[in-house]
Amino acid sequence: MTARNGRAPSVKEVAAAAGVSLGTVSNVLNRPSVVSTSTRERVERAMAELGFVRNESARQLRAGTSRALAYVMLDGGNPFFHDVAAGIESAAEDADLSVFVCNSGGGIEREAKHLDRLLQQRVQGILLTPVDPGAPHLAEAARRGTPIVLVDRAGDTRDQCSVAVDDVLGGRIAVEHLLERGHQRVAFVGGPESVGQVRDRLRGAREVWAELGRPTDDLLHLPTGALTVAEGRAAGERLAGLPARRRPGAAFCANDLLALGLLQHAVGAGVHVPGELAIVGYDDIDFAAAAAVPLTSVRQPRQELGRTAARLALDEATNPQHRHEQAMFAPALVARASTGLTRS
Amino acid sequence: MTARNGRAPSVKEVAAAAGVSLGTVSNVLNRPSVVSTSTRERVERAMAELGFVRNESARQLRAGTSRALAYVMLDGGNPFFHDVAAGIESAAEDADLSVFVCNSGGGIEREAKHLDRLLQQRVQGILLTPVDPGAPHLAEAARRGTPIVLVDRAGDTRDQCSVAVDDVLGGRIAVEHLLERGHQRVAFVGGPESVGQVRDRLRGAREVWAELGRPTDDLLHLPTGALTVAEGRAAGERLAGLPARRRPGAAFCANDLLALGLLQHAVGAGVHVPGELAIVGYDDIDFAAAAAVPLTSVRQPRQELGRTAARLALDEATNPQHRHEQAMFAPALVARASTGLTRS
DNA sequence: TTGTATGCGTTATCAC
DNA sequence: GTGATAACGCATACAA
Repeated sequence: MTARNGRAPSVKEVAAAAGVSLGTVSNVLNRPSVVSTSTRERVERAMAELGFVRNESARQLRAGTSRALAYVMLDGGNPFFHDVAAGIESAAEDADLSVFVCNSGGGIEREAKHLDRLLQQRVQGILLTPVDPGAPHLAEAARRGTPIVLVDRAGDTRDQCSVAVDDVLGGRIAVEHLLERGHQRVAFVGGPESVGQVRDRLRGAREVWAELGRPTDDLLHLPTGALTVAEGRAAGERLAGLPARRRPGAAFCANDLLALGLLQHAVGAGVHVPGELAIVGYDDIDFAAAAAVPLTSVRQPRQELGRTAARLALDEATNPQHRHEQAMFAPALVARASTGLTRS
Repeated sequence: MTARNGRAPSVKEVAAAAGVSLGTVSNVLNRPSVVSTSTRERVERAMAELGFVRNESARQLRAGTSRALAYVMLDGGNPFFHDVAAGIESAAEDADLSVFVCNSGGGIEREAKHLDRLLQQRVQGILLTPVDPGAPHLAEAARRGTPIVLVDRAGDTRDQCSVAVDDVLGGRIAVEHLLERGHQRVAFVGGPESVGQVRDRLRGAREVWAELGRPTDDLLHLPTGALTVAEGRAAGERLAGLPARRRPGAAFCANDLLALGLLQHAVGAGVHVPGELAIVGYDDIDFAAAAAVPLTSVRQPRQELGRTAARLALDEATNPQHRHEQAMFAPALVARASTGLTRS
């Protein structure tokens, strides 16, 4: 029976159809208990017949704030960020909020554009994994009053919330694991160093190496141009090209995508994993466990990261006594076949 | 200098600060050419100083429609859908629209909830890969006036837009490829059959099989409970358990996740791929090409699917002469090592 | 219990 | 070139 006159029916039309006033319809919507059963039923019937749908923009304009959160992820091609997003969504669902998921793809201008749009939407909070935590448009956006929470990156300053995982520690445990398994020469595969996560993981690796008095040259850095499978494959190529004497028997990759690429190259080239090359990835995305040779990886609490970020943003948005908080999680090593957990 | 009095400044406050009327500020925003340079600069300075940000809800209320599109995907854990989403986003970006990305996770009630929310948001159009194309809430939502486009599933009826890929054809070319490579016995791995995509791919496989007069029993159906890596692994287990005489030398999986799981099991069990077991996947997600044994897969034009869906929704939303359209793409086989493209 | 009036921030129409 | 004003749909304070 929906009257498709071109525009959706409003409370006013529902009121007319039900023979009540606009205010009563609004009451049915927002405080049903205050309306008598008979009129309420009449109104509800009218809403059903007209196909009434609340107009969220009007509610929002009236309320002054939206009922949405936003997440700007760094790389839509990396499942890690989708898992973080899932965590955010679960927290948002509990609070009955929508989530805008955006993807900067590592582009600073796309990030800025998304931020701008989200500010205009008056989202309750913006969670983002920044391209560059120091970029001016972040500080600028923060001054606009919308809570901004850094995800997977600790803020440089104490004047904003952030949730991160200790990447230096992650680098340490990855290398410690390889050392425990008796490896003498290790390659760190990852780049560019402009990415904070890469820098920190490398730093952790070097710290352990130095602390144990290993020769500096035995921790080789194989830089990559990006954190992708293709770059991992290319790194494998370069690794294979090294003279056997200098070639590391183990690789620690800055993320699982690189590790998967490296693994693919190894298998294709007939290099036995972990026998001739042990591999440790980072993030523990589902595809790491699903690889032909299941990947040892440094697990980050992906969903928890998202959930916590959402909670912090929400607190900042609604709690006047909010104190900025820098949450830091600890990564954990998940040992699998790629470093010799099982024979294969 | 941003005055953080708690609420964001409005055009009215900008007008006051610049010493002009509200209408002039609006003109600066929407038709700068009609404003004199000097006043425009004065207004712009005021906006910058106050940190003015347009309120999208107010614009939207005024305009009657939002500047957003939505995509409700079926399985957030499957990269295929994220690639579709990326296609949608690229089309949306061209039209200067935002995209809400939601995930039903295969749950009919979550899908319904998302639809409801999106209707309230007055999005320009809803693209979705339905849990069940025949579910009543879809028809219900369609009657609300918001364009709904089915993605990766052809509509049962002609009264709505849809974009899909010919899954029956996809099933055919997968099996034809295996037959060309000399396989006599093939397993179809996939389920549940309540999923239309699975049904159609299986049907295509059976069609070719019958047309070529192959013994029905030689096309074995290994049903799975879901389209996941874990289920693929489990199917591998069952496959390995078959007596050698009946065991197929090739498997066609209903999607790449299953294929990846199957591959993992094979490699772990020392089954040579493709020597002892050839594998064909479906979707050609990036991880298929990145597998240890690169997977042969049936490619769907994922991004194109998304882009087309977005275009159709937008046309339906804005063009009064809109005609519903059922776009159907053709899948293509991408042959790789898992069916013996290269020695390994 | 129900009805009336006001304002949220923006845009567009009309005088000036 | 600029300013006043109405309207979008809803929620609420207040009047009846």
